[in-house]
Amino acid sequence: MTQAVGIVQRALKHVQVREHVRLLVEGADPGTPAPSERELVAQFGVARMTVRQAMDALVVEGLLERMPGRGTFVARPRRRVGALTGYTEDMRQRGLLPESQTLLARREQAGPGVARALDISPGDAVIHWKRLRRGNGQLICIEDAYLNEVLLPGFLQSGMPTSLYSALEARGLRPTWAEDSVTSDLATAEEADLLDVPKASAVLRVARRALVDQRPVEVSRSAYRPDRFTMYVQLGSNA
Amino acid sequence: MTQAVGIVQRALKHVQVREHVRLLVEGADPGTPAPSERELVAQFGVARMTVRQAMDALVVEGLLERMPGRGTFVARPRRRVGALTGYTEDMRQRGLLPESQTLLARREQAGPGVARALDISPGDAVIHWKRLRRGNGQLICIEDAYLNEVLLPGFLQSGMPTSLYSALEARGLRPTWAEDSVTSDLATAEEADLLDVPKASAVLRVARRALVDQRPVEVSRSAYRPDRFTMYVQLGSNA
DNA sequence: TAGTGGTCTAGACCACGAA
DNA sequence: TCGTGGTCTAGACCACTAA
Repeated sequence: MTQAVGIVQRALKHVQVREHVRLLVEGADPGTPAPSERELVAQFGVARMTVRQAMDALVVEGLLERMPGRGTFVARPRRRVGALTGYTEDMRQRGLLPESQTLLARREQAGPGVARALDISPGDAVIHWKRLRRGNGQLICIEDAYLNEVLLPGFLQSGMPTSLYSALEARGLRPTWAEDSVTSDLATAEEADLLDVPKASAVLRVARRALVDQRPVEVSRSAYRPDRFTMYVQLGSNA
Repeated sequence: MTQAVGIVQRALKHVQVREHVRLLVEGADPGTPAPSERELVAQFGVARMTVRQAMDALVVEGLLERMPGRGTFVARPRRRVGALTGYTEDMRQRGLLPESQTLLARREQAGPGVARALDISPGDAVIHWKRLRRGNGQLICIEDAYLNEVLLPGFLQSGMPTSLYSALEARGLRPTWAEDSVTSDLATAEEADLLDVPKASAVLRVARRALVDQRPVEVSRSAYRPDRFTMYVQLGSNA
């Protein structure tokens, strides 16, 4: 690349060192030693503080791990904290075959609660999609979702997909983050019927509000059979 | 505290500076200026790199924000993704006064399940701590925790704290991440009695396994009153 | 122009781990 | 013992912001 020289930033030394090391260790097995700090000092003709600045960034990033007295090594990949998936992906991660049966799919006018959650005005068009969901053929949950129709023109006409999140992704609207509210409750008569559980059974209720950047795309309420579904949450940042 | 000098670590300068600044800015409104780096250099008689190391930590932590050419300021709180807190902090974040009543606190031998979760051998010593927990005086949950006794010598004798996580933090054992399993169930007779709910009420069950780096410190099972407690989970990338 | 953070130097001593 | 990362010094020049 010889073009665009004018745009190229002056190459900061710690960035040079950082990217050099990144190329060296990226994809390497956890435990592989990285060059020692003093090696890099010699190699780049730079002060040790500069090398440390470069390595610090990679450590914070989670790529490297320091072991005092021993050296610096490729870290084992960090656990993903709070991956954001929909039901379909969640089931697949559990090794179950996801299935869905649409109970209702239509255009509606948003009520006040849904409007607030979607950050639109009451009466604006929303897509209401209610499904009975299975894993390996067994009833797992009822999901009742509302989508912002403005963001999804022609969604209902395009034939409903199995995975909402895949469909959103295809439109560049894959949620980037979400808030779940989780609680417990007794099943309603309708829920008990649909989920095929005795009346007065406990269900796990999850209300989700999913956003793309700052724009709410989906709000949903799900009722899970607790005997067949446990929600896993990973918390924390490091390690 | 003049005792236990032998245990006190040599006070690292960058830690001194960091904690000094933390006290200055903690709780301050976003945008409040922090002391400039050169001010701190003069005040503590240390090199600027040392001050930068201290400030770097607070920036990574999300407490401060640098603005080149202008200064360093209190950052607006980041959207916390999956913050890892114990009950006490959780209640405080909700604006409720946390209270606890110890139902049981004793040394026990680990059963097979607890041993596996804590990554110790069955029969090894654990601290079993069962509490009834309130928020603003109202019954919220029953928490049944097991701690690895080896990591917490003299814990039971030192007088039980209100906040387990604060106590762990004071010993350098603040959990860095945790796995929660969340489900729904009907209350047992004992739970219904303790939580003062009708029999056959639904409760929210949360099983937690909390680790410091790779070492499990705490495993617990909690049963929440769903009418007074909703669990909030934030998922996905930052923002 | 004065002050800020961003980068960088060329050393130093320490505690720790492995041989 | 030797090499590692952890800490620390006492400066320096730069680009940027605000007065």
